[in-house]
Amino acid sequence: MSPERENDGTAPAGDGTSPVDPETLVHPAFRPDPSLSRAEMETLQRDIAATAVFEDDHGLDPAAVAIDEPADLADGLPATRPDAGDPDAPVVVGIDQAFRTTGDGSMAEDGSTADDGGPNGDGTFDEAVSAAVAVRDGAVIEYASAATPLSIPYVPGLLAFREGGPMLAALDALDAEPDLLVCDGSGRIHFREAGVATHVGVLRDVPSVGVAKSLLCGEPAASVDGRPAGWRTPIRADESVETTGTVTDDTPVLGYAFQSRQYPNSRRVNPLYVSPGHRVSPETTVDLVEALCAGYKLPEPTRIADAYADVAKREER
DNA sequence: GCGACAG
DNA sequence: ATCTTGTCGC
Repeated sequence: MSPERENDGTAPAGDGTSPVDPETLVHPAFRPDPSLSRAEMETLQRDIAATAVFEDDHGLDPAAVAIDEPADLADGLPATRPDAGDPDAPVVVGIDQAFRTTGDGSMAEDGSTADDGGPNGDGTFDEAVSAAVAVRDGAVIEYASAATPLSIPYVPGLLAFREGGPMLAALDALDAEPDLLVCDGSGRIHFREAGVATHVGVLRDVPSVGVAKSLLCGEPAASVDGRPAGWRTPIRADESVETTGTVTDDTPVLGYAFQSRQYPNSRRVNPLYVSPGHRVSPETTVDLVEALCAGYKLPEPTRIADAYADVAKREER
């Protein structure tokens, strides 16, 4: 049983608008429109941060979403097992993106290939292939993906405007109802406390957490070097976080550096930087991510979505 | 002016 | 993120 493609990826666009179904958004006005000006994007993020809930407002118990056995990604993606495990367990959806350049490469000439979204000038264009994997009680119950043309370049702090649309498109293609969204990237650990995990979580009013492999901003309370698995330390806002006036003792905890995996006597593994997206507290965010990890650096939903995105980007048409 | 900066 | 095999280190 191979992953099903719920979406043919044919993109409408042409006006810089993401092919997202407004019906699925609780806050349509917060849609990550790539055509907005930078100032408008930042204003939108401040509004989203003001709407976001960085406290526990869900019925999730880390133990209920815990995954013990890591998926075997050696020979292909894990098969969907809709009838495996507890049918009443929470549905955790991992989302990740892969990128590719598509197009017939005709009308060549200048050969300029900028990674700035829109036509590359040589007949090709870049697009994001977003993959969503729904996991329940450790078993994959559904895969869904969507291909979306990229219209703007990656700008630190504005990631949601480049990849938020693709992510939402993949969620639209998913039949399962997420009880928790695990996004690639930051949530509250963001200059305006509205990273992509927060953006997507607020848009659909679903509990969400952000899992990043590197730190966008903020300061770890302790050095993160060479820590044992399970170790964690708070990430507090620094001066780059505009919602913070002066950095003091009561500076808010934006998230945590979490050592999900570590080798006994080998090369060092960098920690994960996790933060609340929406409706989850910083502390519970770490507990949930820890429960979702099954021996590898990345939590299983993210790890599987990562593998699926890689497969989908070369199959999707 | 330089540094720093999720994917 | 992406181009990519073996290889260095513990």
